[in-house]
Amino acid sequence: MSDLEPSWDFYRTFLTVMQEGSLSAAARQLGLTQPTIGRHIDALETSIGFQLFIRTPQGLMPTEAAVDLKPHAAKLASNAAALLRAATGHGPSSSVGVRGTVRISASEVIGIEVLPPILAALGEAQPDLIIELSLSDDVEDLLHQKADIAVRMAPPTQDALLVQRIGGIPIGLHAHRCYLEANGVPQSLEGLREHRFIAFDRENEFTRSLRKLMPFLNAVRPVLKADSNLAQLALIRAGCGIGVCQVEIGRRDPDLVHILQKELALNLQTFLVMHENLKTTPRCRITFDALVAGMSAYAGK
Amino acid sequence: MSDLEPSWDFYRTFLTVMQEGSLSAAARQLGLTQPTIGRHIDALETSIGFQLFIRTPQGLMPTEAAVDLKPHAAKLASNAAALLRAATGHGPSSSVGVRGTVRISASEVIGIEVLPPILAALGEAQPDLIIELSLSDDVEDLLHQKADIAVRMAPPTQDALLVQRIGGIPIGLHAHRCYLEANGVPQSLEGLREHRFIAFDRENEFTRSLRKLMPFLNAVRPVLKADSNLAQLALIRAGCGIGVCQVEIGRRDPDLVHILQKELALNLQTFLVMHENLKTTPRCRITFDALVAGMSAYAGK
DNA sequence: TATGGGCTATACTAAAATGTATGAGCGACC
DNA sequence: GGTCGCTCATACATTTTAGTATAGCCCATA
Repeated sequence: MSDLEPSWDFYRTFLTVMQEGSLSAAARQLGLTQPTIGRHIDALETSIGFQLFIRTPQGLMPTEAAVDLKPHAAKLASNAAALLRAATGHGPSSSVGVRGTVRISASEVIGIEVLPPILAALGEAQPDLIIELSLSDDVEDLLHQKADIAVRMAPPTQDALLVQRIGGIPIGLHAHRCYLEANGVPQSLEGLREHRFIAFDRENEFTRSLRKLMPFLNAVRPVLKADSNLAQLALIRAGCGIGVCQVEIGRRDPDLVHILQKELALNLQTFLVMHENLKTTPRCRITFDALVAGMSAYAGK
Repeated sequence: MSDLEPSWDFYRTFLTVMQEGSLSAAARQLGLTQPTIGRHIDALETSIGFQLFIRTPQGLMPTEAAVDLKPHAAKLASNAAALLRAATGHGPSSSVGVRGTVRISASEVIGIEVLPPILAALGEAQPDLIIELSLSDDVEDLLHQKADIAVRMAPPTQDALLVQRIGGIPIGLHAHRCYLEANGVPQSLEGLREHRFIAFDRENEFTRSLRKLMPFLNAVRPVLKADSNLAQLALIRAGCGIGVCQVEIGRRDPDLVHILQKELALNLQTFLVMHENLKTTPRCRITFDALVAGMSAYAGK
């Protein structure tokens, strides 16, 4: 093993190869060429003294060691991205407000149905502010600095985080007007059994708590399953059946009908979370405050 | 600003320049040359679009932006080191036991007076295990993965950490035999005022809790101050006066006398801490267990 | 069986990064 | 005042690295 520390760029190459699965794909991703990527991996393997990939004509197969090292490399990538994001806040400003990039993590539904108007107003007030939206349900975004601010539906467990409780976002059963005209409006929860129900594909924390609150759901035979809340919403809008979505989203769409309002009324607890380190960073603070205000107004309706 | 991501090596160069204070010093540190370092900084500045350093003939003066970016770069360096440490565990093994590098953070006194015999026995049993000792009182070592295992004198507040309480290490007042022969043995805490007392240079959490427990210490006029516990110990051993050290260390040295045993008996609470992620890593687990056993035996005496 | 598209590995060439040598400025010290 | 130490900046030669082109392998598909 060489005693020289390998180039940090090799770690980036290694991570990309792990993500893409082949030297050629990694080369495309990084804007380099396949021989270069191959040389980087060769150099890294020589440097650390053991093999990272088994070469096959179909691509590369990572060794056990490579799998172990991947999370470290991923953390490096997060750090590098965070550094670059922080750097965008220091350039020469073209106006009076804050500048720089803030990365927000949120669920798909929140990011697509709720945040856009809030972010539009924020962008109006802060023209030099760049917002990155990362839509996924990953919980560990903030820990690894994959995002600066996160919208969460569960209280965060980690400390050293600045947490602002937004309040409950009401959710309920919805269906398209046309669907109800064709299939009738259920008058009770038991009546749902006669309908096409849109449910979750995979179980997660949310669905489990939902089942605990509404045991009758176990009896409902779901005829449509979708993993993404966004897809569920699209299915509801397309008149495929009855499903669960945020009440406020239903109100905005004149074709959606909120059914069994009294029988099923739930609140989705919502939190805004930010690294404590960032609370003194103007662009993050301003974005955080704008999100608190916007989300609170949304939840209060 | 260029839209290409800068080389990660530039971040390493940037950090080294921040730490060393000049291009030339950073070049020596990294085994490169001063023009290369200068070009790296130039390229990084071009890439992010603003200046990081103001060049002066005495060296470089970091801009505010550079100060902001430094912690990000430091985190990058910690994680790169952690990756490299993890990599050492995968090479071809020359024997049956575990292999790889484990980095231990501890205070100077613990690291020099207590750990060596424990680590010697561990090294005997695990010849391929490489131990790195990082001796300082920094608290945030584990958070940034600057170490794998830490010996702490205060209960850690962060979660996601595996904590093992060791018990109290007794500490007490000590002096060299010769000093006591020349200056007499104090018969009470008040009598300490007549003696040369070795105290802490700067206040920290430990000294504050010490003062709270023993208010009379405020009245004692310290004639010798040292920031490092290790230096204090050396002063005690050299017969400079009376100071505080671990009872077990005093017992091992036939020339040290433990005075006012009944009047002053304190226990230093001790904890072993490790990242939860590492508990399944054999080399870390084995080292952790060896430290728990060794430290418990030490504290139990 | 033939063919197209995916992959890696290898020569060879072009570009980019590094090292060397040197100049110039500032401060400490004799 | 001169000299030595340190610093950064610049011009030039060299080495290193990346890109290009090509060959060989495997698999899917017509």
